[in-house]
Amino acid sequence: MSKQSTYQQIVNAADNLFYQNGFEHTSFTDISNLVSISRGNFYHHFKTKNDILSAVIKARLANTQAMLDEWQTAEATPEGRIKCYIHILLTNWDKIQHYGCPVGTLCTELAKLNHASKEEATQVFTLFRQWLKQQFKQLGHVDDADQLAMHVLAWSQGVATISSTFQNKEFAEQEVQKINAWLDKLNH
Amino acid sequence: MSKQSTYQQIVNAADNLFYQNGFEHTSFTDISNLVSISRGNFYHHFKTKNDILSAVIKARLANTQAMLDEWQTAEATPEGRIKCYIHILLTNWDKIQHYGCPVGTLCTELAKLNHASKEEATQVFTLFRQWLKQQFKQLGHVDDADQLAMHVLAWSQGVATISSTFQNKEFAEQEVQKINAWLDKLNH
DNA sequence: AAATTAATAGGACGGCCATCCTATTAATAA
DNA sequence: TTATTAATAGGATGGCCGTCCTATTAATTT
Repeated sequence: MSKQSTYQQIVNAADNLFYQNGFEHTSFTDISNLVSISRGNFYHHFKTKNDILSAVIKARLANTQAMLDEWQTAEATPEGRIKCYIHILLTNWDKIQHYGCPVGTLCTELAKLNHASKEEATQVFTLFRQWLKQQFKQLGHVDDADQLAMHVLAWSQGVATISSTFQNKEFAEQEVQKINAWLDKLNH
Repeated sequence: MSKQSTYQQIVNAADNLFYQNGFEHTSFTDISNLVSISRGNFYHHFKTKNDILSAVIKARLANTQAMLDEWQTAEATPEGRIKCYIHILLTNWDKIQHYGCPVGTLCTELAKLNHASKEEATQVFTLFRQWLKQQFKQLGHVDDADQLAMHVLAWSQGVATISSTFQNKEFAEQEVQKINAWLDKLNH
């Protein structure tokens, strides 16, 4: 693995810190400490904190799209693809347990801050929403594809928040089973 | 309506500001401006910001308990009571639309801040959880009462987050219908 | 009425933060 | 090789924040 550019290192560090400690609670000092560069050097790459946030969101959008594309080719059926989405709750459990859903928690924080980038952050949700909608359409649920996509989105949000708050992995596993059964039943 | 004590005014103002703008984003100046008292006077009532947070959480616990008690007497059946809980999503839609679920968003924020009061905040969820569990037990679901309570909790969290993020009341209404149908079916 | 306590006001302090500025070094282009 | 640009370092600035301190006024008690 070759060394990343300073720019990429900053974005990665900010990405993790925003996720783990929140956007507002993360300072320039925190990021520069993690990347081991000086605070002054920072401003050669990003003019403002909001610029970093935008870069982080753009990176998340790209990563999300890449993941969806991968699922699209790796899984033969729409059911299988939707189950990939459902399963990330357990795959990323260690992080979700501590910090919740990276998409939902950022959207919620930016909404409360009334931050200029809040719509930008929502785009990550939109990516999942449209992709899920497409899968449900392919399953023949043409009329309510979007509603079903939103349902799955809300399901994962709720389970992430509650199982994280109560530190309860068992509940997350039970809910994954439930939603998988629901999905199977949907396609009888 | 008689005038509230300064103490109560501070707690109420802090409660609203913590909900609307987040705990960290709310400053002493914000609160004292809203209550129209000086910053100095503040410290006669609360020594630290954490003390205010604790007082706000205690107030929320009391208000929640009062609401649950009211439902308990107002509604004759456990189904009716659970539907009261489900319905607050629509009752409080105007606020949820802008600021999400007051319980979930505070728990999430305090978890990211690794704040000393995060467990205290979770207690509000626990109040709902145990109350819902009791209702499901009375419906005859003795073995999985807690799991069902958690399911309803997660449902409301997810719908609040997603419908708020997408500013979509219609989706919230659809989901309320769905969960009501699920509840009816559960009791065949 | 006098003494004591509660409530309020507002300035002061030290810390952290985002941002800016300038100087120095490394890399690249001419 | 020289000129120019990119990258880095670190101090300076001004603002806000939580907290503290002291003085003044209102309320209560003796």
